[in-house]
Amino acid sequence: VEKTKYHHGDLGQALVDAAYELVREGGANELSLRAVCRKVGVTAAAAYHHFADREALLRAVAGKALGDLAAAVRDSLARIPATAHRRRLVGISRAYVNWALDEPHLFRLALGPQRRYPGEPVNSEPLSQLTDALDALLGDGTLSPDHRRGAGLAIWSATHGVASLLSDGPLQSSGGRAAELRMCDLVVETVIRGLLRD
Amino acid sequence: VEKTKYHHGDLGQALVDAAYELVREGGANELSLRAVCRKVGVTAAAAYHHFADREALLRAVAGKALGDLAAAVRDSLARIPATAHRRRLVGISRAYVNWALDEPHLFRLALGPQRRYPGEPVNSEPLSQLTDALDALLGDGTLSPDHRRGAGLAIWSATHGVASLLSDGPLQSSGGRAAELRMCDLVVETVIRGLLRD
DNA sequence: TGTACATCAGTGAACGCGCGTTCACTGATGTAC
DNA sequence: TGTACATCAGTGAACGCGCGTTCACTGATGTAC
Repeated sequence: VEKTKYHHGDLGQALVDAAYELVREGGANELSLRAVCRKVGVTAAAAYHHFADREALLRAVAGKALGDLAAAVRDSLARIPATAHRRRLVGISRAYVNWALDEPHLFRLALGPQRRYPGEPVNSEPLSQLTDALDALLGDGTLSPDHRRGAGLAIWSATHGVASLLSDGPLQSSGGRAAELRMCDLVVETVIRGLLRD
Repeated sequence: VEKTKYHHGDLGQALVDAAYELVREGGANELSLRAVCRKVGVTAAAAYHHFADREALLRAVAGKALGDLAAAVRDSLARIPATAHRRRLVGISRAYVNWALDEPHLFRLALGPQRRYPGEPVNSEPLSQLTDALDALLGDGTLSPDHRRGAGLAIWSATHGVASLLSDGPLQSSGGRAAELRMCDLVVETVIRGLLRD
């Protein structure tokens, strides 16, 4: 993108990117529209050609953040054999927790208090990744059909719980990444054990 | 407390109470020192005789909120026979989730991003309630000692996860309280099953 | 291909706002004699 | 019991600030003829 242009080219995207970076560093609460525009090198009023207000920009950033979490999970799955169903399940949790620990502010924005409209397009990729992995476990007979129904929620809850407690919450900075991932494993293994065929 | 007094009596406590109520209604982000003082009927500057700054007041409110969660759990336990170990465990989760759903803003303040000093007095009552319940399960031979170590974290994570996802998060307003509590049960039952399994 | 003109995406100045915090002050309280 | 005085917990005014948003504007872009 050329610097000398009066018209920016894709200011909307540039604002989202800058805002994303600022949220990453300081959290959504500290995010000001003016700071974002300053960072992009543009007048504050210019933002209003692309977003209705500050909230709308924040919504866009939240969407991007959620997409990035999904991508992190996807990348991690790509490195685990498609047949290793159980390892894939654990891999999802680990990637989720890892991302939450790497990017606590983005994590809060994406999965904390929701800022969606009534008319809400939810990015359901994280959940569908889980769903697929569980269906695989079901398919090979490891997972009891009785437990399939609530399995997604159980694993998601447990994973989200460790992630929150460790990244931001009362268990913050609990002994380094290795220890944290061990906690993650421990929790998700317990849940999986509870889902297996008896 | 008399209204006509120049000196308030216990302004510190009154500020915490007012702030608590305002957070309850609007969340910690919207909380302003000035609004708290207005509510109490006192000049903004007066607050500085009791709290170093806005953050210090918020810390006090967070402490009170955490205490209230612990009390809710305690009350719920009081209504479940001391010998019904497993029901007591489920009861803890339900009370936790119920409180999170009743008071999403207070829940976020107490268990979301921590605002403690380096020199940190953590209220550990929620965790110790869990610990006691698990020890009971261990004592009567239901829970395998192998699983005792990670059991607290597993249940706390799962419980905290459902609570967050439902109260504030992407699963917000998922079909009414009864359905939400069923989800809670489902999740925690899965974890318990995983803890009991050999 | 060249020109007129509508549209679009910026500018820059201004608005009003409520906020956190500070300061010198004063009224009330309680203690020592 | 009464009074002097230090201490404490308020007041009220002021500070500087950055913010979100609006407005009339203007420079650049692209399309119709």
